Amino acid sequence: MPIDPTLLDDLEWRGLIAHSTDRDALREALDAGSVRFYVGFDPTAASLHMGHLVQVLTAKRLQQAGHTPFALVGGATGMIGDPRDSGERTLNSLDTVKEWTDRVRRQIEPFLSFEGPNAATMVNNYDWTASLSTIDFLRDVGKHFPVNRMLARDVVSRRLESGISYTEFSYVLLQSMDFLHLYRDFGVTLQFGGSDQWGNLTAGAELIRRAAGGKAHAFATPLLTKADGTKYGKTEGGALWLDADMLSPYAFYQFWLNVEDEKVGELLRVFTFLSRPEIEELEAQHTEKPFLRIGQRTLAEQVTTLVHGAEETERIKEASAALFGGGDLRGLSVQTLGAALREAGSVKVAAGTPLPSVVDLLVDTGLAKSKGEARRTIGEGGAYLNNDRIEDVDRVVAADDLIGGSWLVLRRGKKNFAGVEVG
RNA sequence: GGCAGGUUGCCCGAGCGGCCAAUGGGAGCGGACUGUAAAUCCGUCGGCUUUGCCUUCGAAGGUUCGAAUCCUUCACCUGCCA
Repeated sequence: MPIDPTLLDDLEWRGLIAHSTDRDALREALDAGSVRFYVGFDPTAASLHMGHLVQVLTAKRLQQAGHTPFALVGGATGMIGDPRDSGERTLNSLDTVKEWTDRVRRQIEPFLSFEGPNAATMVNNYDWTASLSTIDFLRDVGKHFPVNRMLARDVVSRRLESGISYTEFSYVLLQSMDFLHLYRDFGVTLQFGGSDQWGNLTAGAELIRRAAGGKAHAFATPLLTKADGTKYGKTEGGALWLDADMLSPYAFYQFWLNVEDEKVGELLRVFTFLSRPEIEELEAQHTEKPFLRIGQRTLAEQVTTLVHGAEETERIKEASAALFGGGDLRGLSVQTLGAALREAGSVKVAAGTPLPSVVDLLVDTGLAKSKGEARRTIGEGGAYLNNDRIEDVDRVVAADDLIGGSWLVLRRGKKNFAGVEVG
């Protein structure tokens, strides 16, 4: 597989390199041939989210440019926990970590190619860490880590006030050991990760230098933030999960569709494989006519296709068009409407009398968290049945509210839809 | 080890015996305006069988007709002195 010499320029143009070790050395290495690189994912939840997606896609970019991926799942590091500002983590059980590790592995696999001369390899750091003896660990790895420098690391120094366990304090040693292990056994010489990983990345490169006298490279992707500087990747429900069971593909699509104007270009560069001319053209159109939201539409379509596939994305686009079309819902076919509502999220309710109240349905569909909230929403004029605002808090569904004899369209606010299938 | 102070709803932070589900700000949610954007303005913001009831103010006890507010013990945190 030929090496693409424009890779590093492309990554830089996309804004994917927030920090890096010696840039000239990195370029030289990338130009010289297929570089074996690794990126790690700790199983901190049952699914990866938006932040991880940056890394997964970056790995894919590197592979497409001819380099050789080693995707690491942190079966061992997930048992320990990377220190974070919000405080000490709760340890997860071995069973939980194992299950999450498997799920994370399965989420990563579709993005990489496991065939050809630069086929990807999946590794699990549990394999070389679990059986390591404490004595060996302290002698072979620990000896290379001056505590005074560990204490000076940003995350650690911030945590000294609030407290940090020896367990989390030691995390960097494990991750560094991973890099060293992959360097020794597979000739891996490049690691990248999120910018919050920068300290861990450089620690690994340094361990390779100290323990093996080798030369390794690292770079970090930037932390993505919203236009107001706050953290990204949050929806009403929580993180922007990639798992369809934890966040519906419809909600995933809607997230990207609703991205702020000033972020569209940045996100197109980071999260799509569109070429530079394509993205620049989109940005030009977006700047000229932002209200058409061409950037957001393209972004949502591209990213949802990458994560959930083209077929699902088509269905979501049709559903979104139906629900946001502004036309009369009764003008849609029952099939179209039903399909749209199933994408948006729907519940089934047994037919019969009496039909449920709107308050109950708002709770059942998850549009409201409690009956109090449901009542409040109606009182605020934010609840709609079949696109008609509900005025009466005690409103109960009537038989002729049913569209096509079986569907109700419930809406909270401007864009939270849910379907109710009666039957 | 000694002295002083703190722990309040998602977050920050008032309250210091009844009028407290608890001031104010932020986040969130809804409305208006829009482009399913941003900004702005307005409203809302524990739960329920909702003119009332239930559960909340670090934990457990106690005083009192009545406690977030007083007392005791415990846990954790912060300053000052060793």
